[in-house]
Amino acid sequence: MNSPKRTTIYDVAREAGVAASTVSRALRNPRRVNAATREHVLGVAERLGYRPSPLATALQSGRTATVAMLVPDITNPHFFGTVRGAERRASAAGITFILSDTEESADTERTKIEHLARSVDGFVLASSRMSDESVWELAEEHNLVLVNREVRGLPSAVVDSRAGSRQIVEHLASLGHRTLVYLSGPHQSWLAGERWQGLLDGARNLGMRATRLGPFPPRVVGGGAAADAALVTGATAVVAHNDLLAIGVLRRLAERSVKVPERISVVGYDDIFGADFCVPALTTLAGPQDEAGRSAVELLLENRSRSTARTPDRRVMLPSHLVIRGSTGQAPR
Amino acid sequence: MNSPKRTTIYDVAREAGVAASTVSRALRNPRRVNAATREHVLGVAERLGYRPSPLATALQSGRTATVAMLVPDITNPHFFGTVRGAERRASAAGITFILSDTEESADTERTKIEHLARSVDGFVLASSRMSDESVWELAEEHNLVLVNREVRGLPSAVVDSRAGSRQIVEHLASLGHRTLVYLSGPHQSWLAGERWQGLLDGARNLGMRATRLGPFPPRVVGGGAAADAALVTGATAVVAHNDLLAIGVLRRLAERSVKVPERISVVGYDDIFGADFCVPALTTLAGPQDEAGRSAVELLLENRSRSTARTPDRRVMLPSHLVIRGSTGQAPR
DNA sequence: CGTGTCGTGGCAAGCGATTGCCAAAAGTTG
DNA sequence: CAACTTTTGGCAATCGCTTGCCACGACACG
Repeated sequence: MNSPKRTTIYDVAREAGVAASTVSRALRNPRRVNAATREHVLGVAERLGYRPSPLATALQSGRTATVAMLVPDITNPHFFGTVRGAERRASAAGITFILSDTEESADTERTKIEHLARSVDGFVLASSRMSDESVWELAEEHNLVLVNREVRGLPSAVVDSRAGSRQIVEHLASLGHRTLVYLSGPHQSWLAGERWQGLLDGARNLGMRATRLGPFPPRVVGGGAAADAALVTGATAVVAHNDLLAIGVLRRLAERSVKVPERISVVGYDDIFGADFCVPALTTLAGPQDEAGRSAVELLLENRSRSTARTPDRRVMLPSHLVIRGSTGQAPR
Repeated sequence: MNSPKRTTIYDVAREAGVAASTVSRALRNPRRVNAATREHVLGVAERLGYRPSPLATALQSGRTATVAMLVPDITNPHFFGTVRGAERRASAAGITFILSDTEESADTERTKIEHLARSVDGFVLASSRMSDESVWELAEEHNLVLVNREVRGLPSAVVDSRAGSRQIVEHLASLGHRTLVYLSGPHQSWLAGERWQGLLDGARNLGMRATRLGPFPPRVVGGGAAADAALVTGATAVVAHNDLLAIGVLRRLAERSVKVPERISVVGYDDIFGADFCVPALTTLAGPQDEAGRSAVELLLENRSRSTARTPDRRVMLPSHLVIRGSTGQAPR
C-alpha cells in the first residue's frame, strides 16, 4: 500500500516548465493565468495523474472542505433521514463528510467538537443534547448549524413540530378524543419540549386535556413502561415522543390485549421505516428530515466566510404533515 | 466564528521557554524529554488550551488518524449495523470516521477513493460493487479492508452467508418444502452470489430444487415484481436477497391475498429493524453486522504500518444464525 | 518615443506540526 | 580527573500547497 511518492504540484510544475505557484493558480484561480498556460498545465497535471493533497491545502488555506455531523445515536432511525440528506448535500458539493456519534451525551458532544475543530469547516449538530448556553458558547468559536434544535441567534434547520403537534391534536379531537397523554422523550431534548408545547397549545384550543409522562428512553424498549403508564391515566389517546417508542407501545398493548385503536389510539413522530407496516400501521407526524440535513449543510456552506461578522441568523423551518394510518380511530365512548 | 488565532506549538514553546521541538516531543514522545520539562510543558499546554492541528500532523507524518467507510447506499438498513460498528470502533481508537455513499456505483466508489486517498489512512469498503480486479488494483495503492466481500489476498470481515444459507434450506426442508426460489439482489453483489451458492449447496444436499430469479432492486419496492415472479414458479418457499426485499414481497403477497406461510413461506437476510414486527414476522438470517464493521476497522488499524509488505491476509468470518419467525411454516401439500 | 496600465509568471514566506542531526550538559568509569 | 557514554534540548529541513508582492514585457496613449 501507500505508493512510494505521490505526484505533487512541484512535479507538475517541473514537467510543465513553470513555477509551482502557476500550477496552483491554474488549478484554483483560472483567471489569474494565461489561458494557454493553463491548458498546458492542466494537461500535464492530468497526464501525471496529479491529485491535490487536501491536507496541505487545508493547512495553508484554513479551509478543509470538510464538515462534521454529530448525532446523539446513529442507531436511531430518526436520524437516518437527516444523515442521509446531509451526506448527499456535502457529497454534491465535493465536501467530505464526517459522521460522529455522541452517545446521547453533552460532554461527548463537546469533546468531539473540540477534537475535530481544526479538521473541519463546521459542524452540523443534530438534536444536540447540550444546553443553550453551551451551544451558544461553542458557536463563538466554531461554525455551527443546528438541526431540530433552536438556539437564539444560531442558524438552524428544523422540521416544524409545534404546528405538527397541533395537527395531531386536531386529528384526535375530530375522532372524539377528549384526553391525551404525551409520552415524553429525553429530558434534555429540545424537540420533546417543542412537541409537548405544540400538543399543549392544541389541547388548550380545543378544550382537550393533555398530560405528560416520562421521560422514557426513545426506543422500542421504552414502550413497555410507557404503555403501562399511559393506560392507568385512562386517556383514550397516547402520543409517543417518536415512532420507536410508539412501536414499543403498540407492542406492549398487543401483549396486554388492549385493542388499538378501538380502546386507545396511538400516534408517533418521524414516520420512520417500519411505521407503515407495524400493526396497526402507525399514525405519525412525517417531516422532511433529509431536507433538514440538506439545508443544514447548505447553511454551513454559506457561512464558511471566515468573517466573524455573524451572518443574519439563517433559519430554515420545514413543514411537517400528519400521516394517518390504522393506529388512530374513534374514541371509545 | 473561527477565533482569530489558535494556539500553536510555538505559542506553547515560547510560553514554556523551550523550543517547539521539545513541545512536540513532550506530547508525542515522552521518553525523549526530561520528566520535569515534560510536566512543565504539558502544564503550559493545558493552561493555554493547546490542541494539536491534525492537519499539520498528518501533512508531516503521513498519518491522518482517519478512516473512510464507503457504502453503496446509506439509506439501506442493511448497512446500519455495519456503519455503527465501524464508527464505534474508530471513535474508540480516537480515529476520525468519514462516511460516504457510493450510490451503488463502482465508478463513484473509485472516484471517492481517489478523492479521499490523501486524507485517510485507509478505507473500509462495504459490499463493494467493484470488480475483483478493480479492488485488487486499488489495493496496491491504498489500504483497504472489505466488508461482506472477499477478494483474493485482501483483508476482509464477512458475515458467513453460505453456511447461513444452508441453514435456511435445512429449515425449509424440515418444514416439508421441496422447492425454493431465490430472489436475487444486484448483479454485481458478491453477497448475492454467496447466498445463492449457499442455497444451491444446501438444496443439492437435501434433494430440493432451487431456482433463481432477478436481479431485483434490494428495496421494499422491488418486492412487488419479485413476489409476482416468485408465485408463477409454483415454489412453496421464497428466499429474498434481503429483508427489505422480503418485506416488499410480504406486502405484495398480502395485497394479492396469498397467505404466508400457509401458502408460501418467506425468508430474508439481515434481520433488520422491522423484521420482527412486520406481518407475519420475518424469518431471517441474522448476523453480527456491527461486529463486521468493528472488525474491519480493526484490521485497518493493524495494517497502518506503512510497510509495503503485505501483512498475512487477515480475514474475519463471523457466524450467522437463523431467526425463525412467523413467515415460514409447513409446506402446503 | 516616454510613461502608465495590465496581464502574467516567479519568488519566497508561511500554515503547524515532526524528526534527523548535532551539541551541550550530565553521568559513568577506570 | 580524563575520556567516554548517555540524556536532553535546539536547529532547521520538510510535508504540499496558497498567496502577497514584485518584476518583466506588452500594449496603449499622448
